[in-house]
Amino acid sequence: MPKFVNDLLRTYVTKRSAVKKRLQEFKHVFNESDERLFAELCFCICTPQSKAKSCDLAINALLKNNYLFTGNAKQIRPFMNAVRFADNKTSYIVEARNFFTEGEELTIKERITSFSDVFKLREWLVENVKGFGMKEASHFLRNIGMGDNIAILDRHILKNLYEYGVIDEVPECITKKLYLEIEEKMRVFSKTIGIPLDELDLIFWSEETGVIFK
DNA sequence: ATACAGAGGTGTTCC
DNA sequence: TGGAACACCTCTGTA
Repeated sequence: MPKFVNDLLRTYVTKRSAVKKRLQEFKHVFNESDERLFAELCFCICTPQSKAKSCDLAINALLKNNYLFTGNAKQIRPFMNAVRFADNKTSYIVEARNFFTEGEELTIKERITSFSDVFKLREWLVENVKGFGMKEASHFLRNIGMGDNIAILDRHILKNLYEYGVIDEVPECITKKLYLEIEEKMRVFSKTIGIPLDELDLIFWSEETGVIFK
């Protein structure tokens, strides 16, 4: 069923302040510790085809017992039961920890800030973090407050873009090239209707899931 | 109770 | 070499 921009703008009026508040919280994450950033990275490794809430619970449990930073795959795995593809994602978490550890220290912020723009940074994340494609790399960047000018093209967002006529169809599979094309279309759409890209994502997502989460 | 759709996709392989 | 096809794999909510 097609949707109308007027309804979207009406929704925006009611949700705008909550959305802006949530985005501000994401901005603050970047000023926190490397451990906090790593926890967010692991959350994003977990989310594909899984429930965001289940992933959040799993990561919080792993933070509480410190296994996220010190546990091996065998120790981490039991906390991932509610996460889909748990064996794979457990491996990805351990690999990511190794990748971002220099000596005994996690160094994420330092390596992230060395990039001139967010698009190059995203490319680098896609190439170096197993479990990160374009969507999850974007998700991570948004969740640490760097998502101003990028789109998180998951099934909900694509469905909405289709329903608002921004794209002609919801693609079966999405290549990097197609991702960038659709992202640009969403960017133009957001500018046209006057809802910032990052706010539009949260509006769409909350429309589909009923909540503003992460 | 049993069935079934849906969960913020990505890695690997093969051509 | 860019891109299809397939593998990964299980919990949860709803009818």
